[in-house]
Order: sequence, then C-alpha cells, then structure tokens
Amino acid sequence: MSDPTPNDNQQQLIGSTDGIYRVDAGAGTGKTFAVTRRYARILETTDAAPEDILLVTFTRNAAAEMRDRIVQQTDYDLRQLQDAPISTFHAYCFRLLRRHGHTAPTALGIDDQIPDSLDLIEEQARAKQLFRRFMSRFADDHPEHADLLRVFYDRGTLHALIGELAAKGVVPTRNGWYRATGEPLTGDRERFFDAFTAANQPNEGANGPTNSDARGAVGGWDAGEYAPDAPTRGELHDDPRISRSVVEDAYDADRDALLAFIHDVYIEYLAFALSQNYLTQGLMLALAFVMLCESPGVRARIGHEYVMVDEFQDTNELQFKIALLLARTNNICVVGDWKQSIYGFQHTSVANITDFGERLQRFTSELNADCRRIDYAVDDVQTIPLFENYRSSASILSFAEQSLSIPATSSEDVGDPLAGTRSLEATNAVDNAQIDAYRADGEYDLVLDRIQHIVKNESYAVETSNEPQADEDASDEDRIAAEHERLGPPSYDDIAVFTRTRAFARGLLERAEEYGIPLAYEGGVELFDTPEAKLALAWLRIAESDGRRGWAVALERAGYGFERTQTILDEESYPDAMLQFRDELTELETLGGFLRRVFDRYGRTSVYADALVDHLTGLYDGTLLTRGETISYIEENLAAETTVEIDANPGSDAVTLQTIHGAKGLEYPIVILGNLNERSFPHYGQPPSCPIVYDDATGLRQTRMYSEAGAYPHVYRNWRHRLLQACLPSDYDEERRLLYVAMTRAKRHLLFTAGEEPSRFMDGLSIEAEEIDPDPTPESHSPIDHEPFTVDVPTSRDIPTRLGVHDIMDDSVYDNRTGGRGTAFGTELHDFAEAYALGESVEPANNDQRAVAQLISGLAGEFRVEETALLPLPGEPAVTLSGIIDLVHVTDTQIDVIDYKTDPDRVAHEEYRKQLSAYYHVLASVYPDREIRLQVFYTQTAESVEVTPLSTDRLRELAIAAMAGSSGES
DNA sequence: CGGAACCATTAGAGT
DNA sequence: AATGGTTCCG
Repeated sequence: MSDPTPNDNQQQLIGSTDGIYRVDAGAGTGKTFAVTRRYARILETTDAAPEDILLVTFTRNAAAEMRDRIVQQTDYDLRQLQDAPISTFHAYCFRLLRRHGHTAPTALGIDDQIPDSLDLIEEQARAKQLFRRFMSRFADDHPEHADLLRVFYDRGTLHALIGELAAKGVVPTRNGWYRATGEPLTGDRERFFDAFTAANQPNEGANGPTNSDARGAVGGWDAGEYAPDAPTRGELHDDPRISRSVVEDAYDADRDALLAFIHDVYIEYLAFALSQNYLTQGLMLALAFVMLCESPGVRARIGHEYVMVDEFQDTNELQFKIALLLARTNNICVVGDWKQSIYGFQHTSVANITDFGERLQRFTSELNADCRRIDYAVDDVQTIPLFENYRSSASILSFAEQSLSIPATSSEDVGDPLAGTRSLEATNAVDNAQIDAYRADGEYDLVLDRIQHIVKNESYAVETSNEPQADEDASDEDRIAAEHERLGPPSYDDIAVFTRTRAFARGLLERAEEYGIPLAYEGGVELFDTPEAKLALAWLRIAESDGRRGWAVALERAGYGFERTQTILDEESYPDAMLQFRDELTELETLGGFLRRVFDRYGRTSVYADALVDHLTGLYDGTLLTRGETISYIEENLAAETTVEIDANPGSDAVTLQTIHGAKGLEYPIVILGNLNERSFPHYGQPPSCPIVYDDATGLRQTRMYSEAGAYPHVYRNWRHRLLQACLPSDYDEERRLLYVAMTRAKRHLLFTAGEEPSRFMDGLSIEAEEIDPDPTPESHSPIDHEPFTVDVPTSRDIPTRLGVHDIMDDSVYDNRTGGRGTAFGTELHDFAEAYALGESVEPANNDQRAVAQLISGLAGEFRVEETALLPLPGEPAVTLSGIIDLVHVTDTQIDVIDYKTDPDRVAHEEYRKQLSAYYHVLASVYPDREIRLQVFYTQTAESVEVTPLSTDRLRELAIAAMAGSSGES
C-alpha cells in the first residue's frame, strides 16, 4: 500500500502519544501504517531516541515489516535502527535475560545461573523429548508422587500444562510459588459458582420448568464409572437442577497432593532445564519476568518512555505483565482486534484486550503488592477505534458481522457480541460482491467446480491493475469510474480456499492434482505422517538394523497380502529385486542420496518428498544425521505430530489453499471458505491428552484418579472433574472468531461450501446454500518438478562431517575493509533478489536492488533460486561442503552461478572464489555437458566478476584446515 | 419432555 | 476419552 494521508481515526492514534491507549484495529484498517507513523511522529516531535520506544510484535515477520516501514517514514536507516527495540516479545526478553538475568534463578531458589551459552528451544518435539527424559528421572526421585504418576499414559503431555501455567504468569520457587503467582491454581470460586448458578437455572418448557443446562449435561451419569465415593444419579438430583451442595463439595475437595505434585514437577523441570543449559520459550519468558520484578536497577535502566504492543489479542497474561514492567511511564499503546483472536490453544488470552482496563488495574496492583514496581497512573484508558477498512467491499463487511453470533450448538446463547462496537466502513467505491453458498455431495469437486466457474468470469471481477487511481479529493463519480476501470476477470491466483482442518486441505489438494487444477498449499504439513515419510522410514529400517518392521511396510506397498507377508518375514525370503535395491541403498553415502533413490524408485515426486529431503538433510549445522538417528527422528516427530512449513511455488498462477489460522493477516480478492461441515467447523474440541487440566474457574483438576478404594486398585475417571465440567457452559467464541477472520480476508467476493453434512455455521448464515451437481473438467497444469542439487559418492562408510562453505573462508580479510553495510542490508537484498527472480511483483528499494533487478531481467532462460548445494569430498575424514546458491541461470549450453555481494570494496574476493568453487563442482556433476561460469556480482557497482574454480583437492585442504582451526580454538 | 442409548468424530501452530 | 447430535421410548 502506498502511503496516503492518514484518515481521521488513524490521525487520532498517530497524534495521541501520551497516556494509555487501547486501539481497536479492525481487519484491514491500516494498522501497521498507523502504528509506524505514530512511531515516526514520536521521533519527530519529542526528544525520544529509537531505544526509548519499545515496539513489540508477535512474529518475526511482523517485526521486520514494522522496521522497514519506519525506515521509509523517518530519517533513520536500517542500520541505525538495528539495535532499536522493534522486536518480538520472545527475542526481546531473551536478549534481556542474557544481558541482565544471570542470577534470576536465585530468586526462585535455584542455584544455577543462566549461562551465556543458553540454548533456546523452539522445536516442540525436542522440548517434549527432553521433558520426558526429565520426567523419568523425576518419577524415580519422588516415590511420594507415585499415585499421581500412575494416572498418566504419557507423562510428556504434562509439558503443555507447564507451558500453560507459565503463560498465566504462574512461577514456582523451591518452597512455594513466586510472590502470589500460584493463586490461580486453586481456581476462581466466585466465578465458577456464578457460571454454575446461571447454568443451573431450570429451562422453560411448554408444560413448566425443565432440566437446567447443567442437569442436562450430566445425562448418562453412571456412578459405576467412578471411584466408589462418587454420588449416584439420584444424589445429583435436585429437580430440575443439580444439587448445589454436591457441586460445592466436589469443588472444595482436597487437592493438596495435586498442587504439590505440579509444584514439584514445575520447579524441578526449571532447574533441570537450566542444568542442561536450555530453556523453552515459555520458561524463558517466566524468568525474564522474574528478573524484571527483582531488579529495580534493570527496570530503571532499560525502562522505555513509550511502549507499543501490536497484535495485543495474541498476548498472554505473562506478556501483559512484562509489558507493564518494561514501561517507565504510562505512555502505553496496545493495538489489536479481539474479533481476530484465534490462538487460544497457544495460551493467548483474549481477555487481555476485551478486559484491558480491568486487567491493567489488577495486574498493576499485583505487581505493586510488595513493593512499588509500576510507578505510573493506570486509571485512565482511552480507546481509539480504527474503522475505515481498506480491503473489503461494504457488503462483505456487513455480512461478516453475523459470524460472531452464530450459535455452535443447539443450546448455545451467544447474545449480541457486537453491541456497542462500531462497524467497519468500506472505502471501496464499487461494491460488486458476490456472496454465495453452495452445497454438494462431494465437496472437493464442488470447490474445484466453483474455482473453474470463477476464473475468467466477468461477474467475479477483481482489481487487475493499480491504475488508474483517483485523486484523494476526487468526486465519488470519478472514484467509481476509476475503480471500474481497474476491475477485470479473475485468474487462479486471485482465489484463496480456506479450510478449518488440514485434513480437508490435503484431500482437496489430491483431488485438484487429479484434475490438473493448480492449487498450492501454504502452511504446516504433518510431514512425518505422509506416505513419503513412511516409505523412507521403512527403507531406512531395512538398511539399518530393524529390518522386520521395514520389510513389512515395503512388502505391503509392493502388493503382498497379509499372509504372504508373514511367511516372507518369517522365512526372511525377501524378493530378489527388493534385496538388490536394499544393497544399492546401503552403498549410498549421503542421507539425501538415500532418500532420493527411494523416492525415485517409487515415482514419488510430490512436494512432500522434496520437503522431507530438505528437512532431514538440513537439520543440524555441521553434522549430518546417521541413518539410525534419522529413524528415531522420524519416529519422534510422527508421535509428536510435528508440522513442517511447506512453501507454495510462488511465481506461478495458482489458487492458494490454507487453513484459516494460516490466512490470518492476509487478504485475497476472492475467498472460498470450504469445510463448513458438521464436527469440522465449528470444531467440538478434543479430549484432553493430559490427565491434569487447568481452567480459570476450576483451577487445576485431575481427569483421572488412582484409587485403592474399590475391590482392586484402579485408575478411575474423576467424578468431581466430570461434574464441575458439566456445570460450565462450553465456549465456542473462538470458532466464531475463526469464521470472522476467514470472511474478512475477502476483498471482493466470498463463497461458502459444504459437503454431505453442512454444519451449524453453514445453516446459520443469512443466505441459503444452493445445491449443485459439481462437474470439474480436467486441465493440464503440470506441477513443476524440482530436485535439489546433490552428488552421491558411495565410498567410505564413515559419516562425513558437514561444513558450510563459509567455514572454509577466511574472515580476517574483512578487517581491512573500508565500508560495509551490515547483514540486514545484505539479507534484504537477497530476499528482494529471490522474490524478483521468482517473478513476484516487488519493487527495488535502493540502487543495489535495482542493479540486481537489471541483471536478472537481462537473462533469458530458466532460474533456480536459493538452491541448496551439497558437495561431498571423499577421503579420510570425509567432509561434505554445503551452501546456498543465490542464483543459477540455466540455458541449453551453459550454466551461470551468480552470487550477490554487497561489499563496497573487494577485499574478500579471493574468499568468494572458494565459496563459488564448491558450487562449481556440484553443478558440474549435475550438468556434465554444459559450460559452467562462476560470477560474483558486486551490487554497488553492478559489476559481474568472473572467477575460476579451485580444484576439489584444494577445497578439501581448506576444509581440513578449517576443521582443525575450529577444534583448536574451542 | 426427559432420559437412555448410540453414533461419529477427533484442530489449530508463534517463538 | 469427551463431545454434541440423533433417535427412540415412555
């Protein structure tokens, strides 16, 4: 978006810099623009420097975008803002903790200090694995918790609960809880009984009062399912309600053992993690919080004059408190939209924004309870609504509002959640919106049919050009005329299909491939649960030790029946062709080569195959996984249901397919919201995988209890938890917000589809679904195949050491350089170059980028961008060099390897030669019949300098020297 | 209208 | 294991 004049409400935000503001920034209201303008204005109108303004966001991308926008709007350049606190919560707190928090654990009674080498773990699977290791030690050390440990099928599930408690701000000490942070664990009795009283009111029937909702929810109560102390059906009755006294007894029953257990697990896990030099993100924030509470000196030094928090609906309680501690004055501004809060499962708390004023006061008095930490007034909160929407047509905006009040179950009473809020106002002049709902048996075909119906169809016109734009003060007629001129029939990439579940997306993707309709999935994929991963796992097992399980899968794949497979396994009489293939595989040296060979053999060319190879070969810097390690890695991730991000092919004209969560923050001209099916959307929750659960109203509870009260010792369902659960209404607000988010992504047109069983959300829409007999026609869009460049050298049996190409380069040459524009500049340029080469519509932001653009547009032929290159150097010890090639330009006769360098001078030229030489040998083996040229492209002067390659022997020498050097230093 | 039995389903993903 | 819906009986 260009930078127009701010509208009135944006201007109000930009101009209001003193005091506390809650900004209701609705979808598409130019929030980023306004926030960055506000930042710029603070710099211009006060004597504040960038380090006085804290700007926190939720994602790294958002932080980077904010920084870029600020550079555009101020006199500061990227380098000057490099150290400015424009950051994610996590990155900022991690930095803080490392600088000032070495002794933070002592406040909790933990002797370990925070080491400089602290490892911050992001990968769920790894964190959980480490937690399991801790739990088995914990179980040995704590026989007194034996009864509680018995209720677990998988102790690893406790890991998520610890994370949830940390997000609430609950922090343990050796002897209890840090300050009063343990209070929420016992629950909020008043809140529970208020809810209970409401749910226990008799309903109004035609013939008098009928069962209360709570009474209805314990239908099917069978005391036999529970430990012997459970009340019978009759004892629950207090017609037509549930007996209050039974519920009170259940609520107040003794939970000391449970609380002690959770306390011990939590504090010892924290100590364990520190002793192992790592922290998870949640624990890290908790320690940063402790450090800020404990150190008035640090608060005084780093406290910021201005604090802004973006996407405030995605923060948790702990982050709210941290933000308060980081502010030196009450110049605090939180920006967000409660209607787009869809990350509750990541422990975010929508009440941070909906109850902002109340929480602000409560958290402040908590933080000031034992000493004064928050030294500014928090009683005056101004609310600024941003309501001018720059994305969607008016009819889409008004249609989307209903999503927040469609009930998810027959009994749910939603009320009017939008009462008192201001509706979004469209700025589109032309409203040509088509809003339609369709239903068919076979929803995949229905969606594909609708896509084909829409593409090139005038009645689904979208903006096909940025021109002409009417002046800001043009008359309505002129604006309408200009907008009409910009409209034209849509293409595939104007369309996005959103789904609630990945399963639906996966099915649709497969169907689209059958028809040859271009759909590109964007987002997380359960990569280890794909047929490709299972195939890879089978052959890895065959090649490694655990052959039987591998052969079973391979034989089944090959079409052998169950009986026959059993015989073959028992007799070990495997088919010759398969044995031969195994021998061939075991000869292969690299993991990448192994996987490729397996996928080639089975004709697997899907994106999953590519992603798997990329993921497994790129896992750890410096080392390659052995086959054995790969097997356990796949197994762990399969069990942990790990997802891996898959990139859609940019540059091509394809429909985007993603989950609603993945679509947050994005916009598309045409949105098809699929998957509006019973039990999919709205989604009715899942049984808790952890037998200990937390809820604000009830506190910590066990879903299962070990008891010896019956005839035999047994783990029973916990009747108290079951009863309390029944007394609380289910909450589907977040499902409705998902519906809202999905609808408000659409700029021009909005379609809904459902299959055999449309859900309540579909039925609840104010339009009727049209029945359709879908008939998609086959097309011929072939997927672009894509293989990373690898060379297989089956020689030594030793696993080669992996070395990055930069490791063989000598950094000391930079000591003599005259200038240098920082890594941020270089990264930006590379990102731009990648996007440009892939044909995305990006504009060069500076001279260097223009030089790259000119270079690329002058080249005819095929591009490979940011390609991974692996060069095995056989010998003793074996080494594999790895690197990423900026640009490979492929023509029929020659290959150009191009690497961009932003250096103003060329002191490192000889070092670049080493890097490019490695790429040379990789490409020489991939394209043996073509000439390969190496070019260093100096972006400042727009000059290409050709270099000649070094021999592999020379590269080997350099690699050996580099390994010796690094091991000698450490 | 209340109650019981039975059925189908089982998510989402930042740092 | 938990959830909401559906169906059927008294």
